[in-house]
Amino acid sequence: MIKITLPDGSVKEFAKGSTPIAVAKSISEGLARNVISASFNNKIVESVTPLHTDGSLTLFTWQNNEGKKAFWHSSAHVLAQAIEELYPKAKLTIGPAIDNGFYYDVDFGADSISDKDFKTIENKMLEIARGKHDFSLRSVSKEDALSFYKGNAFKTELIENLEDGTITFCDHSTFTDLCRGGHIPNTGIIKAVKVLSVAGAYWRGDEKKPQLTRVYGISFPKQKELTEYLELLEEAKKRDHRKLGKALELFMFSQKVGSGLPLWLPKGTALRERLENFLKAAQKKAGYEMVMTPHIGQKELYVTSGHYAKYGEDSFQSIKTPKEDEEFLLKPMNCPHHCEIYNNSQWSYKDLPIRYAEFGTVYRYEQSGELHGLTRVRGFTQDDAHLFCTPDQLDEEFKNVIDLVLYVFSALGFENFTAQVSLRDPENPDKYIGSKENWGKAEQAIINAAEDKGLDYVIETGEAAFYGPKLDFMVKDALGRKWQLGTIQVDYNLPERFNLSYKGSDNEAHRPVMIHRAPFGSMERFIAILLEHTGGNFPLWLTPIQVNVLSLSEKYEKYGKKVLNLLENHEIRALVDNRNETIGKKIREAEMNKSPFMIIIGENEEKENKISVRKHGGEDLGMITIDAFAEIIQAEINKTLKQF
RNA sequence: GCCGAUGUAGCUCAGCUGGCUAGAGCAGCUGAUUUGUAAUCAGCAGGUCGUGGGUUCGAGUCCCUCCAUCGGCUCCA
Repeated sequence: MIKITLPDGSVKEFAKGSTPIAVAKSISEGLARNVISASFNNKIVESVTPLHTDGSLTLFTWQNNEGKKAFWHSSAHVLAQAIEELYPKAKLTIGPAIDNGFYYDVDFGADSISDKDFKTIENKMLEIARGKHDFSLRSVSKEDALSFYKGNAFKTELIENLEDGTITFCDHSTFTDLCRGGHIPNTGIIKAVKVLSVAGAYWRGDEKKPQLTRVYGISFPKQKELTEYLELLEEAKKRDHRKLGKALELFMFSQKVGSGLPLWLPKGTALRERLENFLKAAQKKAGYEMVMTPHIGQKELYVTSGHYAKYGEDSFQSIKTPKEDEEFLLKPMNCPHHCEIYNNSQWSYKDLPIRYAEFGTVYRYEQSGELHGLTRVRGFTQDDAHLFCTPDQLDEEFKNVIDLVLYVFSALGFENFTAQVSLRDPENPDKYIGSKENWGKAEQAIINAAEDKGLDYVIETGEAAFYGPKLDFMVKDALGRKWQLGTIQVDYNLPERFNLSYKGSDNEAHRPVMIHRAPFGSMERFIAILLEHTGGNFPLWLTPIQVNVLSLSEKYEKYGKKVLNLLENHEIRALVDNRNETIGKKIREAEMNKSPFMIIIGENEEKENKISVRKHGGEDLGMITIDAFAEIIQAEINKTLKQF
């Protein structure tokens, strides 16, 4: 018998081999139905063994993450069995649970699979699941493990890297997989499965290693949950910025202009300018000065900065001139240009910090497969700035930049961002330039600032830029993909390469430290993510058209013009819809265009010199005066837009 | 760049296993209607079926090339 501390605190004895569900049943019949897995002392297990004597039990239900992981990890095993049975020549590699579902990387050899095969795989998986096969973990020796996987170079490589004595296999039905464990009790709990997509994926994430076929899937304990999940995906797709951008006439792409080169339409341009002006105002208060630099620079400039050697000629767009040995590159980043501006004057420590800001458009030749709507393009505008300061000023400057980024995010309603401290990868020192000492200083400065500002941050090693560590502000898109928006980077390297200096109080020349920063990241990506977060319902201060004035019939054209004039006097952006259409149709169109406010004018309004106001979504504010309406608008704007 | 999928009217889509003049809704144009909170009615016009080649008596449909887009991988200054 084994003593177990139950989640309610009571201690009970159970027979060896009892399943978590049996244990749960002893607490409550109702609870047991929700249990899909359990852990003892934080280790997920399939059944109670003597190891768990006096252990405390945590029950995993579908509602918590550990439960989902166990469920999807187990589903990956079922997927692997289905693939093995349907494609006997396929070699299995790895198959973990992910945030939404699971995948298995398979080497199909000469075979290939496509979405036409999904149904067959799903049916096979369900057939296996219905067998209610128990998952059970067993230890195997390294020798036995290697002989089991003879002919499978991938599994062999994995096993070679494991210590003898720590290797476990997981069995269910006739299927066995190399596995660390963490499963649901049996396959029968899996009631609904969907194979979502296939993709190429390199073995161990290395482009030079063989490419495998990654099969993505998701599964649920109930069919209804699968249906709901798929509906949720459909809903998310409606918020896709590419779709909304087209519908709201913000931007477009043209095959003739070229891929990855967005064209901004009038409404999108107006929105973008408003964003730029918003940031310019805040930056002015924070002591920034605007500069402008050309769209090209001599190749030598980027050789000096180190970017050319780092990224290679394929990443740049070159411009040849009639002069034989002259070559320009389309500007891939603004920093070298700003360094040259800094070098134009001589500086005293009393002048620093110097802060140069520019909405600088840059061009990078991204690989074709990496292009993605507005979030990954070949020509984009950074809300860039470079701060040159003394080493003593670094901490404070860095913190000030954090304040600016947080201000920008709050004015635009981004609450669900993650701060990510990106440090160098200690195992690959060759990837970075600059001295070890400076890297250490820079990394510490970033962590200090993040701590000081009370940011909830995560540390990612190996994610730093090649010239310095950074603090990135990551936001997810509609489908849960993470994108970097704001970024703040410390750089000791460029000041060195461009020989930047200032005169210190000791009358000696000193090297300034440089901060690169972009609160939006890029205008393109920021607007894309903002579109997906708001579903096109932008904050009122930002939205292109704040009010649509809808006339009941063409008879009210004159009054419509008068209303429009008064609104414009209040600096409200409005337009009049005076077409010969029904009011129902005009409202419908304004709703679909995400108009925040609709004003309806007809006989009654004209007589009383008032307007009827309808909010986006249907709320009726009744008949009011234009002055009263202007106050409502202003109050709404003040809710999100604060002064920096 | 790699793996898989897709490309038909301005937009969203139909067109089954190759077979008469390629369809629909919305948008557009013309006319009627002059409207009270999410689509008024009627008529008209609009397409070298992404590009180039091939197979076939015949290709939107089958095969190949290229281009673009989508989902991933790699990359992301």
